Amino acid sequence: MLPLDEDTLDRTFAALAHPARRAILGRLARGEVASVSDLAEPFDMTLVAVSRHVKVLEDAGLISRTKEGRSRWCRFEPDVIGEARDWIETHQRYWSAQLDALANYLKDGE
Amino acid sequence: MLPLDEDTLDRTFAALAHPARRAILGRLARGEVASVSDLAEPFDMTLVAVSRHVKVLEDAGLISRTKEGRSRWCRFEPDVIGEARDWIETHQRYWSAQLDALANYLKDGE
DNA sequence: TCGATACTTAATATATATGTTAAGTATCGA
DNA sequence: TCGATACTTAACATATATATTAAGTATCGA
Repeated sequence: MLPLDEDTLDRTFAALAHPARRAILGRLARGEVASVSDLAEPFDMTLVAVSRHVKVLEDAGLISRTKEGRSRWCRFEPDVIGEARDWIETHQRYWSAQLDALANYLKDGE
Repeated sequence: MLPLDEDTLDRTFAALAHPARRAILGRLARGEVASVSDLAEPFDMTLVAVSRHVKVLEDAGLISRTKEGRSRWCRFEPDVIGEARDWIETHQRYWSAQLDALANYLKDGE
């Protein structure tokens, strides 16, 4: 499993906390490789604003960008979101284990 | 599956973006039912600050509180974090499907 | 080379987040 | 009833987030 360091989790969850960034990530997760302008098109927001949302996603490691001519092609990077999912799953497992322990306790108490 | 409305996801991911809140949630996910003072104890932070972190978690629906005498007992609520996990899993699945489609395309092109 | 394109960076405004201390409320226990 | 306990709310300071417009940089295409 990946390191799951706190700063990465901070940046990842913070990046996922904005609906525009989730929408952008959603497009890229479908396999699309899109320029910043492409990504900006559906939004009622300036290109500058979208460009910064894209940078937040990139800084979190959720996407990568490659410059080609005037365009920056953005693509989904699957590793980091897996870390966020791992964090959640781990804690859901703690919770399940606790429920199981409680069930056993109640059963033994019969 | 639950509704997955945008505002809930905003609040949930934002709540998970702070290390103190993840630590608090982690404790509660292990089955502990703790007062605000209990939760504040390990932190180098005032009780007021912790009290507000707890409120952020409660407003997101990640935990619940019941008042009993002077104490507020906090407990983990497992539903909302499942919504966050669902969002991530759905997008990971889109990505996997895209990879599969690419593999098929390459195979057919042989 | 020169104007259009696809951005990023700078400057700015405003809102939200995160912390503090001080003060308020409700409950307990003597 | 009165002081201690377990908070929350208010007031405040500061940092970060999110948006804007204006200006800068790099590249393309005629």
